[in-house]
Amino acid sequence: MYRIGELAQQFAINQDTLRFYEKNQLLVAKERSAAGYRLYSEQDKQTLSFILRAKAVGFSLKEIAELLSIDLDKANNACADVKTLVDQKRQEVTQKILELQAFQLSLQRLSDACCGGSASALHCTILEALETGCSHVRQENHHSKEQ
Amino acid sequence: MYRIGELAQQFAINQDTLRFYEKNQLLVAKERSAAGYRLYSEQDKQTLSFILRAKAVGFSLKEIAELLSIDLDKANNACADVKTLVDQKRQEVTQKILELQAFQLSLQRLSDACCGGSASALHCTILEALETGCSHVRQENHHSKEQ
DNA sequence: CTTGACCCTAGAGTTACCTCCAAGCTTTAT
DNA sequence: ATAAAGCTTGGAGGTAACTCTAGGGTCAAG
Repeated sequence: MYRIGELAQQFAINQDTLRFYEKNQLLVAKERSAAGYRLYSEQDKQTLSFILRAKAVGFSLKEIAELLSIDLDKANNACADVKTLVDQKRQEVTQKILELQAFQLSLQRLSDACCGGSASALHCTILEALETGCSHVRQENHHSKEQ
Repeated sequence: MYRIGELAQQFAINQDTLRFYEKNQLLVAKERSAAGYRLYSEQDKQTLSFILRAKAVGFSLKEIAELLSIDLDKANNACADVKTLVDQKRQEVTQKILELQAFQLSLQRLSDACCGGSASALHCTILEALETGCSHVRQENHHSKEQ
């Protein structure tokens, strides 16, 4: 069992962030000490790890909550529903990876083209590299996700 | 030359977003019509495409502005500086891709393990899949980037 | 020559995600 | 037994990235 300060430190985040996550039902400490201190289990630690990883790869807290809710009321979710939701997220992730790889390639190209010396960057523009190199990246899907 | 409405429509974004980008020096229309209407060139369109792509893969507007500024005052940037900045971004992107791939694997595992039928999801929890499958994902670096 | 679609600016409002503050208990070390 | 460090709550404040509103010009069609 970890107290809020310990857990926050382990993940290098703010205690307030953990309280915020609790308020928003992302990570609720199931136990409290006699004095009312939050007590986090190993399971909570895993959940937090998941939340932070999902956040790092661009999911909103709302989406993460949705994924976590599968676990919370698992008995009420039909397996097919779960699979559908997960597969949908999986496709989003695949898409993100493709976009990142295209972006990666652009930056690579730019870096390669760059002299790396101390001369002026006249021929080192991001846009030049991107214009020529990345026209194969589809132009739809520019409305980044939801909103 | 495109007017603001045309460009916004082409990229499925809000006109206000374009004005916002201008106010924040991300995309400034170089020309204006006699009446003061913003006129965007093909070059501007490329830039917008870049902005949206970079945003989609998780860069903040501030970071994007930094990358774009290389182009804007290119004569004042030493090539080495450019290369350093770009290579740094490239590493961030590589890191993001690795994280996404780990996440992807977790979801894949979850999907595979899921029966896909109409039974209850008792054995279909995200966390179960993640707990067992992804302990190899490093636990530092959970402080998502800057702030 | 007016109607409706389009554009302008300045500034206020919104959402997501924290982050901080005040006032007050609890626990631990001296 | 008292000070420091840690925890509690409720609520305010902050930043990023939009998004909307008000009040007003512009332009093409009928």
